[in-house]
Formats: sequence, structure tokens, C-alpha cells
Amino acid sequence: MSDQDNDQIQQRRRNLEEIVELGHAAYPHRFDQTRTISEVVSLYHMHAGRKEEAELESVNQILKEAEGGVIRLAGRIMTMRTMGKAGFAHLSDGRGALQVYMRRNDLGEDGWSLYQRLDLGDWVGAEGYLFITKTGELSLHVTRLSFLTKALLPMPDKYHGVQDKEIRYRRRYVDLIAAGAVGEREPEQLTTREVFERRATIIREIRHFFDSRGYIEVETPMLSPLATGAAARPFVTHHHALDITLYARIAPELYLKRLVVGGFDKVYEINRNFRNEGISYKHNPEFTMLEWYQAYSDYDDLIDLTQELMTGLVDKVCGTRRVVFKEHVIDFDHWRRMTMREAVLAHWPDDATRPTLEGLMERAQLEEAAASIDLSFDPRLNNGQLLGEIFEKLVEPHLIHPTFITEFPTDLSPLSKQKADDPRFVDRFELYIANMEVANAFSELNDPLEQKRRFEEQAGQRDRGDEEAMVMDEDYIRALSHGMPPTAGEGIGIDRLVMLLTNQHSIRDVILFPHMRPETKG
RNA sequence: GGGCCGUUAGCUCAGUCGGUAGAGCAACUGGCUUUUAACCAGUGGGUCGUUGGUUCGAGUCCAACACGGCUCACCA
Repeated sequence: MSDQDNDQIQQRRRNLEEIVELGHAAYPHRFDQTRTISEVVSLYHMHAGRKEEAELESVNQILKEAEGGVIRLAGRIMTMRTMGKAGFAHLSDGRGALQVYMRRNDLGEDGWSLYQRLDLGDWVGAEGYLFITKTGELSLHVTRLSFLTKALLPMPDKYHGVQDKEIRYRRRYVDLIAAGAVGEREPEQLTTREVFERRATIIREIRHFFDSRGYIEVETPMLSPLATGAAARPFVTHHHALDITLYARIAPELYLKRLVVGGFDKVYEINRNFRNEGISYKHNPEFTMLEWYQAYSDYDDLIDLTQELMTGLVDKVCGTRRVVFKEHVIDFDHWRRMTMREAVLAHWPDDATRPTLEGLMERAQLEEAAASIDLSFDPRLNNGQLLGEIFEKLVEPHLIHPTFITEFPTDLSPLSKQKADDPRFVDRFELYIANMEVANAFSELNDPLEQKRRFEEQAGQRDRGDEEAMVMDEDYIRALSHGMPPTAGEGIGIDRLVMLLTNQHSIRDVILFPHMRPETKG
């Protein structure tokens, strides 16, 4: 839409010119605050509220002396109400808002002239003293007004904010500005700003969790000559100086395990992965992944650690173990655990066609089972992959409460260690909450010869057209050949976790600048 | 990629049966020195997503396209 020449924009330009003519810098360099707005609000809001005249007077006497009688603060103008030769406005520092009161008598001719040329959205500094208005609101009685920056574009509706999701995603800055002023909001619904503040808290707490347990945070390549460690199509780029193809990483997994070989027995990394795949409410082309690896542990240890991590996060950011998500109340006090095959059998819709436990590893029964639940599948899928498909179709939609699914087929898990008593399966789990895969963990395969065999199997699948099958990583085999101790590793999708803990139903609502098709002009 | 829905003033939204484009907020002018979704009186503001078609006449009906949302599929 044309932001260029509407009357409001022209008016704002004129106001800026006139402010400059009054002697103000158009874009001043700094402003000294004595307090931020949110500090003032949290320190003095307890005085707010309607009062008898006598009490009001005495409270205001005290407030006038507060902070030495001079408070200077800065913020963006969110609302303005002028009545003749005085006016009220709300200034916001993003986190909190404070009402300011300005009178011609106090500001003088120059200050009042500036006031008259202010627009919604402008940044100003205000100096004055605190008081409570007749209607009981904590306010700053301004004695000096400073111009800080003009907003040349008009603000969104002060009451409704921005409803258009496209604008909210494309112009997150507008969404963030408007979110503070939205009137129609459920009390428990977070503002955009609160969602991202909570996201920051979650990530901070995760770091604290691992740091305090002796894990070391590392950063491994995001650009790498091989895209491996997961099953996904990569983004491809080119390095000019080296004249080589590089891939944006799809997972840090193999690098992190090289570090375990090197003696970092507890490592973690929080960073972006990139997958060149579809976009949906739970998929963004780049997403934030937590991965950690610990020596001398197996996947069972990680089940305990995962519960500890998750319940700690839930306590910290939600304040309750019963977390509202969509129409569900997710109970983080009860964690279920079942094998993939048990889950399939438990959710089988029809007693007559229910396969047997062993049948779920046999070709004929698997195909029969798939047919009876109307699952169409690629015949090139191996047995494990087919079981995985059946699981996803049948079980995943029912997994609302935290559920660890264990005993994955080896076919589906090229980097996992086989079960000691049944090589058809690996020691692995995925954690499902609210129909989303939130975590994936396993005992790491550390037998270099078996790993090489698995890679070769993957290469075979690749040759048969599976673009997502893993590629051989010779150096990783070499690393394993130097000896990796028994190790368990896990990955948690941070964006999905944030969705859960902020009750946001689209991954785009927890990513500040989600990917979208470029805006087309005209 | 399929299905459904949406796109009208800076923002939030109406727009009947196809007959001169509407409201609230925001803006402008005037009034008001404790208001608060301030109020009162007045004014201006539109390529109705784009292109084409049907029609005497299209915001409205039809088609294609663009962008977005939801959903299914794909995708761990």
C-alpha cells in the first residue's frame, strides 16, 4: 500500500519542519532519563486509585517530592487527549505506559507550541513530578518537554491495533508497537511483546539449566560441505574463495558428537537449523534447535533429564503444571511412556483388523495394516519407515499430553544405537506434546563399522530416489573410529516449545520475522 | 500442490437485489487547563488487491492472476 503521500504523512512532515523551526533538532542525539517508564510505574503505581479530596492532596504532596521532585523519562506517544490549553498523553517505553499531563501554563509558549505539533507515535522526553489525577491514575505533571524523534507514518488503530496477520508478520515493529494498546484481549492472552519476552526467558533458563549442570555451550558450523545429521533437504550455497558448494546445516548432530570424541563429555548448542521444505503452522525454513550430548549416558537417562528440564521451564514461565494450549489443558505432572508399536496397537480403530505386535515388523502385515487405515504409502519404504508412517497417521493426532514414544525401528534411525536384546529397534524416544514432536533423543551409535553400514544403507535409499536419506560422512566415521564413549543425545525444537508455553498456535507467532514471500509492489 | 475464506480510507470494519462509496478511530478547523476508547461542532481523505469479461451500469456477477489466512497433502 502506498505509504507515500497521504494527507496524514504530509501533515507529520509539516509538523516536523515546524518543530525544527521552533529550534529543536529534528533527530536529537540523546536524552538523560532518571527512570524508565516501567520503573516509575512499578515504584509508584501503589498510590493510584480514586481517593477523597483530602487524601488525594496529601498523596500528591508526597509524590511531588518523590525522586527529589524531578523525574525525567522518555517514551513513544501512544494516546493523546487535548482539552484547550492542556492535554494528557500516554508514553510507552515498550514494557509499560505512563500518563503525562501537560499544561500551557507549565510548558510555556515554546513548550506548548511543541506539544501542538506532536503526533501519535512520536518519541518525546518529559521532565516533571508525579501526581494522581482526580480519576486516580498515576501521572507525570510535565514541566519540560523534549522532542526526540518524529514518527512520519501514522499509528495503527489505538484500540484494535493491527489485526491483519500479514502486516503483523511482515512489519513486526508495527505489531510490537500496537500490541501495547490493544483493547480487546483475553486477560490470559499474551501480547506480542510478552510472547517474545517469554521466549527469551525460556532460552535463558535452558542455558542456565545446562550451564549449572556442567555442560559446555559450543557453536558448530552452520555452513558445511555436507548436509547431514537429519533427514531433510538442505539449502545450497557457494563459497567463492574456496569454490566449493556449502550447505546450510540441517542439524549440528555430527559435529557435536565429534566434540564428545574429543573429550567434551557434556556439550550443548542452541542455534538455527535450516531445512528447505514446506512451511506450515509448525514448520519454518529456519528454526531454533537445542541439542545436547552427554557421555556415559543412555536414552533412559535423557527421559529423566527431559522431564526435569521441561517441568522446570513450565514452573518458571507458566507458574503452573497445567498449561493451557488451544482447547487443551496439558498436564505436565503426568508423563506417559509407550513403545511405538504399543501406541499403534492402542490406537488401532478396529479390533477386527488390529495387527499383532510382531506383525508390525513383518512386511505383509504392515501393508495390510496400512491398507486397512487408508494409508497410501510409497512402496519403496522399508518396514521401519512404514511403521513410522502408520504411527504418524494413527497415533500422533492423539498425543496431547506429554508422551515419550520409545523403541523406534532401526531403519528409521541411522544414527542411533540398537537395543542390546533386539537389533531391529534402537534405544530412542521422541517426546510428543499437543500433536507436535517436541524432542528426539537416543543412545548414540558409536560403533564406526555399524555406522558406516547404516550410511551405506542410506546411500542406497538415496539412489532409489529418497532425497532426504543421509549422505555418507567419512570424517564422522573416522571420528568414531577414534572412540566415542557411550553417549546419549537429544534435540528439542525451541520454537515448538515456545508455542506450547505461550499458547501460540502458529510457529510464525513465536518467530519475530517469519519467512514470507517477498512483498510485491504495485 | 488441493479445498475453503479474505483483500474497501493510515488502522478496525460495514456495504442490502448490480444503480452516485459508509461508520468508528486517526487527520484537519473551531471549542474546552484533571482527561482516559475524553467530549461537542464542522471539514478533508478511496485506482474497492491486479487484469480482463458480462452488463446501459460492477465494490457487488464471472474468469485468470497476486498476496495472505485456515486446512489437507508434502515435510520428522
